[in-house]
Parts: sequence; C-alpha cells; structure tokens
Amino acid sequence: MKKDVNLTVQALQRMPYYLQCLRKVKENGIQIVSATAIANELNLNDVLVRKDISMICTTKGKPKTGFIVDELIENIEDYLGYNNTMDAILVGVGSLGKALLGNSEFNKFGLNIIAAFDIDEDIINQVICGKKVFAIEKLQNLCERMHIHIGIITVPAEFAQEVADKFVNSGIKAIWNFALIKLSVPEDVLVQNENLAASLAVLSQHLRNEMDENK
Amino acid sequence: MKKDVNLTVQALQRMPYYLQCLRKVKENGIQIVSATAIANELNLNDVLVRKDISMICTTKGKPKTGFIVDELIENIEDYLGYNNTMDAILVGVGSLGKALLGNSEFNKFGLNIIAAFDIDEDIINQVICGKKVFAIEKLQNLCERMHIHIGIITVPAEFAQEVADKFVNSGIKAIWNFALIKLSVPEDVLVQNENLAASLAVLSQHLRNEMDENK
DNA sequence: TAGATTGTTAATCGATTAACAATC
DNA sequence: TAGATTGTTAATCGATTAACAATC
Repeated sequence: MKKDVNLTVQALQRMPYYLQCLRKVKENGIQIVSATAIANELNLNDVLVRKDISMICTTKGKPKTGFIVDELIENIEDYLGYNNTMDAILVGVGSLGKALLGNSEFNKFGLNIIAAFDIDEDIINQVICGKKVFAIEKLQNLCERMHIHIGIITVPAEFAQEVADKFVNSGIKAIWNFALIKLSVPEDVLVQNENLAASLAVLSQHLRNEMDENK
Repeated sequence: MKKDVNLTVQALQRMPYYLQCLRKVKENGIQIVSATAIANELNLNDVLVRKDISMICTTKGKPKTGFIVDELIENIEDYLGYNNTMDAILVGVGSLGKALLGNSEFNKFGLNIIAAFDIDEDIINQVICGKKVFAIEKLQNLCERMHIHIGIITVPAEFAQEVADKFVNSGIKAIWNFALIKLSVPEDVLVQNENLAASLAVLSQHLRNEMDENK
C-alpha cells in the first residue's frame, strides 16, 4: 500500500538517507527504531524525521518504542519506486554516458536503462555494458514503441536542448540532465539537473575559507 | 579583485547558470545585460538575480542600462575559482571513477584531478586518461607532499567512511562524495554529496504523478 | 523629461524547529 | 506509575518576492 502524496524536494532527497540508515540498523539485527535514533545518526532534527515518516508511511509509531524497521524500509522503497523499475534511455555515449550505462547500482534504485543513442558512427551498433547504442534517428520510434518516459542527457551542453526537444516529441515526461544548461520544456515535463559545476562551486568556496583562516 | 563573502548554497548553485547564460549572451555580441533579462532567461526572479550579483561582483549596475557582461563573467569566474585550479585526488577507479578521471570539462571549472587510488592490484600502476592509479597506501604521503585539499570518493558505500577517514588524516578539507552514505568528518571538513539516488527519487515521484493523471 | 533599471527595505512564504499534550 | 517517544500546533528562521525611491 502506497501513500499518494507529494513530498517537498527536500524531504524526497532525505529519503535515500533514511533508507541507507534503516538498512544498516536492520543489518545489526535491530527490529524497532525511534525517530530520535535516526535523527541522531543522520544529524537531523527528530521532529523532521517523524514528519517525513508520517508523510509516506502507513505505519504509525508507538510511543516509547518507535517504528518497526522492516515496515519503514518497505514503505520508503515503495514510495521511491524501488520495487517496480522504470525504463529509461540515455543519449550521449561519452565517458559520463558510459559510466552511467555501466552503473549496475541504478537497478537497485528502480532505474533500468534499456538503450543508448549517439550520433557517432563509430559507436552506433556497439553494445556497451549489455546496452545497445542506436542512431539518434531511432529515438522517437523506440520510445513510443516501448513506452519510455525517462530520458537521460549526457551530451555536451550545446546539444542538450536539441536532445530535450526530441525527448518531448517522443513522449518523455522526466529528463535527467547532466549538461550544464537550463533546458526549456513544457510544463508537464520535469527536468532534474545534475549540476556537477554547482557542487564544485560549493567545494571551492569552502576551501577558500579554510585557506583564508589558516593565513 | 575578489569579494570575500560567503554565499548561501542556493545562491552558489545558481552561479554556474548565470555564467552559462552570460557566456551565451556574450557569444551573441551583446555587451550589456540587465538583471531582468538574465532572470527571464533562467526563470528566476529579477530581484534575486540582482542580489546575487551584488553579493559577489565589484561592478555596480547602471540604472536603465544594466551590467557589463564581461565584468560579470570575470567576477563570477573569479568567485568560483575557475581561474586558479584546485588539485584533487580520486579514490575508487570503477566505472564512475573512470568517467570522472576522463572528464576534461572539470578543468574549465578549476578542478584538476592529479592522481587516483584503488585497492585492486590489476588497476594499480595503470594510467587512465593520463592519470596514474596508485595503491591506497600511498594516499597520505602524496596528499601531504603535494598539499592536496580536495578528495573525491567513488568507492562503494561500505568503504566510503574508511576512505573519508584516510582523507581527514591526510589533510583533506573538502570531500566530493559520490557514495550514498552520510560521512562523519570533523567540523572543518566539508562533504559535498552527489546523491544520484535522490535525483532519481525526484524523477520517480514526478513520473508517478504524470501516470496517475492520465489514468 | 519620461521610462527603464538598479538597489534597498519591508512583506511574504515555506521549511525547520520548539513546545507540549497524548500514549504506551 | 514514571519516563520515553509520538504526533500536532505554534514559533522561528531564512530565503524569496514585493514595493518603492534613486538614478541615468
């Protein structure tokens, strides 16, 4: 049974950490855990954890004892869709694209990349990590035929919008964008940006502060 | 000349987008741009853009005209440290690690990965994308000798804490963590998590909403 | 001058945290 | 019962947005 609510992006992003924490707890043979314990482990506020849990879990906690670990795990996995995989395609078989194709971990997170696309004749028709690379022209047909709704963009920034347009025309509703560019898409299509440059900016600022302090 | 302030993480993460936008504007031969124009392009509030700019730029905008594109670009690049590279090392030469080693784009963002480490005998001493792979035992010595302050973790989650501990002992002050685990480190060390599972969670929730609507 | 844009101050909005009664 | 934990309501906090005078 899955709760039909929407979490804020912040709450959603905490979920994988809860899951990681709960699995560790379970490995240690513990069957019941309090929100307070989870909060301490992850450096979060305990009320926040309780609220997040109550948003998506059908289970209620018991005062004094806490929550049943197994039930929490199942509820979160259900909510995150880890138990029924989503099929996706990937465009741009460069070094990053290859890495994503080869990342078997994604299956654990409910993502299954079924095929890749590129414009480079040398790569087309190759099989990389068990996934075939097709010519970009075949994208629309394959997406429609296979009812694919997730597209991953790992092409250079200058081609990303072009790929996004193709995605939209092919019925894709969610785009995982690794190119550093703001894509414009219709309202019902979600773009999740994986912005490595932004992460680097955060690192860089911290490092500069550290260096300044030690001067 | 660089302003010595700290931006919020949110503001910091907008910077690479401003930069991308400004470079595009410059390519079109435009020399002066208004905050309003940038805001429209990136779907942001114009006051927010103005505030972000005023935080890190030494240039002031001129009423009615706007800001000088070249000056904005230079200020942002300076602030983000794109003009003086930071040296970094990477641990875990799996598919993701290889992809990061091979990503020549990082140099543009001021990051220079100078060496990699692994425990796999078959990989040690290999040269991947021009970067040599060393045995993990050599990490501390190399970091101290070369004054490295940035470490990248691309090992499986169960080994990540161990690597982080080694980093801390070797004088690393900023960790870019691709493993899905909350690392515990001293207060002065920053951990920037690249949480691909969290991104997938966002995609998954949106997709479920879309599917439900079309039922 | 008129109008567009800047930059500051105040208001809003939403997420997180604090306080506290209810429960086992 | 006493004490720990839950879950709700109110307060806080910080980021974003609105309002508006200053400027070219």
